[in-house]
Amino acid sequence: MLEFAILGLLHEAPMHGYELRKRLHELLGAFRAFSYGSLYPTLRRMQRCGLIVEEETGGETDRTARSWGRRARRVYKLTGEGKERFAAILADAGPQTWDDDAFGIHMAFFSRTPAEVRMRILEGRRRRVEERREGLRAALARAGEQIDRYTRELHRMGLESTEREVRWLNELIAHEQAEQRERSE
Amino acid sequence: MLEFAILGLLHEAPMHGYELRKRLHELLGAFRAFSYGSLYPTLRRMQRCGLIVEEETGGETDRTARSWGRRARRVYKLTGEGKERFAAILADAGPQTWDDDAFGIHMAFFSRTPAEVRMRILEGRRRRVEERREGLRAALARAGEQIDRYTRELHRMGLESTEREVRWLNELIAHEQAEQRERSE
DNA sequence: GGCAAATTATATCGGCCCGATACATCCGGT
DNA sequence: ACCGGATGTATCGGGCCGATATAATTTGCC
Repeated sequence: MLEFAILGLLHEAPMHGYELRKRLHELLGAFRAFSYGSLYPTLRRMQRCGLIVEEETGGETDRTARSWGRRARRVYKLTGEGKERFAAILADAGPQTWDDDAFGIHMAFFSRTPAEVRMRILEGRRRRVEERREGLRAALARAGEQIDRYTRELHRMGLESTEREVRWLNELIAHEQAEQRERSE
Repeated sequence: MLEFAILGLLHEAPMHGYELRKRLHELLGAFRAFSYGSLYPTLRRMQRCGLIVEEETGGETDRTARSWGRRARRVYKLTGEGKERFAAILADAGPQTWDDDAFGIHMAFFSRTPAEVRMRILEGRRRRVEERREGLRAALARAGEQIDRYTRELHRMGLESTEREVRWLNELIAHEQAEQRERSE
């Protein structure tokens, strides 16, 4: 997931780790916060795999101006392979795209995602959330009254959240369909 | 976290891994699903640490009846140390207890948690969620109209969820306070 | 009675990610 | 002149996941 997000952000501009993390925060709105303990090793791995390369700025393009020498910053940029990889993930709508984390990140890049892939991700996510909702409904019904008060409260809250998310997804899907109809006119 | 949950469940009765996982599902209502890839290694580790021991049933107490010999089941039960550990975690209300996963699991054991610890966990969680909420509000305000439609939709949904959770927590806290007042009368 | 499918049951492996921790620099305020 | 807070990179141990393998037992069906 982190790899995917990094790939997406580096499409905007070359960046170093610290900046990447801030943009990551903005993009994902703190609903998902990657730590440096993931970020830096991931950057390393991606470099090793040839998805990104370290930019060798002689010093003149350094955004912070006053760049004289003391620069411990590693600025990374995408390689062709990195771009391909990003496009490949964007085109994917498999089951892994509907779990909590992955879904949010995929959605953050929806404007660059093909319309029919967006649709399949949205629908897959809805199915996934509906399953969770049914599980919670069953648990609440099964346990009835004799269940622990706090556990029931927890399940009630979970059920409400899933119900809201399904409604939200329905609206998004409807919007997508409307757009599709417009396009085909 | 898994360790905590296992400790809590084994207080009810000795159990083997598979059963433990089912009870885990019931308890957490699929808002959190631990995999076998976590469960079995954790069980091992806990045994190594002396928190649980493998029950050496000669065969007669095997719940499935018809137990003649072919039993590949490892039934675990708590040790004194295990019980102490559980009590220690129950009595804790530190920052780690307010992140998403931990909070839910702690709450699932609230009926065995001291009232003032419950209170501190609830309030800590509220503070945590409020922070997230403010982050999302800021992001939405900052970006205004020029932000990507999908990202905004994601943030909007996140904001709504955090607002609801804060309201929910307020109710729970009010309920706790009412109980506290009752008790002190 | 017999066979396939689902359930019960345990286990390992590679890999992602987190929290804690450690450094070092640069800038603004006092 | 100094200090705190942001900037910036990095590692380590550990928790958890998904995929995968294996095998016995139960259940459903013909």
